[in-house]
Amino acid sequence: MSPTTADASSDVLARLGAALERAASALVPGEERMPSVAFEAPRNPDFGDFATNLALQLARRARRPPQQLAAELVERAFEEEPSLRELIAEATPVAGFINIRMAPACWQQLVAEIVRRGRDYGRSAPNGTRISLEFGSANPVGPLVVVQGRALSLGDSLARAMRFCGFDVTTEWIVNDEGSQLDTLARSLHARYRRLFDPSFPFPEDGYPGDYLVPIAVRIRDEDGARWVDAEAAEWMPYFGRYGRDAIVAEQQTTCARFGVHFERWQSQHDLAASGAIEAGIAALRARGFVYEADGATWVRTTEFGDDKDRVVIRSDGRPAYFAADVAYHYDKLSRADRAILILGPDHHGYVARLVAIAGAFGKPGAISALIAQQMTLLRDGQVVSLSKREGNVLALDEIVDEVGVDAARFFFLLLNADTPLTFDLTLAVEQSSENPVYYVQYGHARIASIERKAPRELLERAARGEAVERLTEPPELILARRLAEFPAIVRSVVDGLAPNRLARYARDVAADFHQFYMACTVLGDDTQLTVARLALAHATKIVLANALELLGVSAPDSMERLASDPEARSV
RNA sequence: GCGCCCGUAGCGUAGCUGGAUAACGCGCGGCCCUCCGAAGGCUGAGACCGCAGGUUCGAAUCCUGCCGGGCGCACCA
Repeated sequence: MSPTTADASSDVLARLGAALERAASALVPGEERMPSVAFEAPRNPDFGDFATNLALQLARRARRPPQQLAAELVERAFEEEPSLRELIAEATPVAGFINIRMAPACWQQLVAEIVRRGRDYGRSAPNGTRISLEFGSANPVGPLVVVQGRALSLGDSLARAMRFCGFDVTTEWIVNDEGSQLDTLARSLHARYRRLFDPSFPFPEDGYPGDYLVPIAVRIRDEDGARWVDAEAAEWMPYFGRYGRDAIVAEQQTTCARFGVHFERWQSQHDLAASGAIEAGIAALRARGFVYEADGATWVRTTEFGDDKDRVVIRSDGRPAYFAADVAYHYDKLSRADRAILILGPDHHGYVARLVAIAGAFGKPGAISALIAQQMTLLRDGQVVSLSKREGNVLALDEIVDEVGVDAARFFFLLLNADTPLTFDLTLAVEQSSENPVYYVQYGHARIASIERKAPRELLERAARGEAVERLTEPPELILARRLAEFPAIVRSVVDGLAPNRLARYARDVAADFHQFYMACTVLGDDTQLTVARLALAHATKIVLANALELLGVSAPDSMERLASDPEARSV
């Protein structure tokens, strides 16, 4: 069942719901609270636009057959609220359900409303809730890879959808620049640097393979010459670590920007630790009684909040454990946001419980939630592409974008639920790009733009005012209008369920309904009024498609020609 | 051993805050361009929703136990 409480129909449904509730309390007296009346869209269109199972729920208490009860509820509700008869075509009791079919006037008015509101259709006013959304974060030791592309797509779309729904969102990226991996980076970069002077200089066994450090090493040589060749490790280690981190973070930022993703905060873990946030976070937990000492270490009682085992924050050698950074960062996040959401890679799902527990320990249960972006498998020429970092044949996100383009990549990543492992067939995406679902949706948008280019300006203006919408009476027209009505509820469900894939599928549904309408109904015809009405419907569709694509981070082109040649040209 | 995720048509998936004939794409079989863009539309075949119990008027959906696949279980980051 898709959640189809449409904007235009919602006030109608609200009034009907209230009337049904009054009818129910009159027909089924009792102390117990009445179940609230919920409407849903039946999947079978024969059952109407909406249905409610109120009678089924009340049947037992009323000790009456649901079908009979449903019939009486309907009759009584219309007596309570006679004005509903104009906007509701039918309210029929069937098998205990009450099936409701809206009058065409309901959908016609919706089209006029969408056209008048324009790109604000579906948008909610600011609600004052602050959300911290962390995603994508990769260690600053190498280029972003495909898995991060998935997390970036998910996180960015969620951020867009949340803002559209009125949330105050801060997107954050944590730069994990503490610990041994930064040392490894420093040694790897230093080796690249030394090899510029002496090609036989050994590369560390546990160093980061791949050539991406070479240009950075060259830059250091250009700036400092041979200054670091004979330097002591204690001298060059911090320099190469910091230099490498900065250079790689800058590259990661470039990749994100190219991918259409913007972060408000790039939080260095090193800076966070230096600011005393770790001590502050632990102190807060201690004040609430969830910190204790054992075996020379300092622990947090995360088991109190559903974790498998308690976690060490300060190790017996006095250094903070990695978990301390989580405590610090989330203490910080929850001081400036009501809710913190993070999207993690598949290898981190073991951390979710302890992260969620932090919120509980801070006295804000439920304030932290985590979503796992499941793993991806890449296929090229029917072969699985190995993504092992060890072997150095990582496939950078930039390379994927080069191959298939940002639009196709993002849409592809978003089409599946985050929980579902994803197989991305690069060969298919490149060679048969015309069959990629993203083009189907974009084509719908381009088709409408094309119609509007051909339409007389005067008729477009009348359509933009929502004139003549009462001429929309054909089934394909009403089906499309009803689909457009779902948009606000779909965006809300994306936010509630942290599931941007619903938006991607919805966009496809809209495009499908439009293509069918387009085939069945000529927009630019001899009947001026009808043309105006259909232009209004087409324009409303264009608005919804543009909004949906925008929330997905995919472009909404007015013409497909340019796009078609683009990835082709680059892939050669 | 413990925990998390996944098991729905040949393939890939949606539906999972319980509802009426299980949906979409690809693939396979038929059709539709004197007509606003065929990157489109119409139509056919194809599923005992992993298995077995339970809760319910009603279960793909909730609970329990199995089976199969993936991943994680450090005073590492």
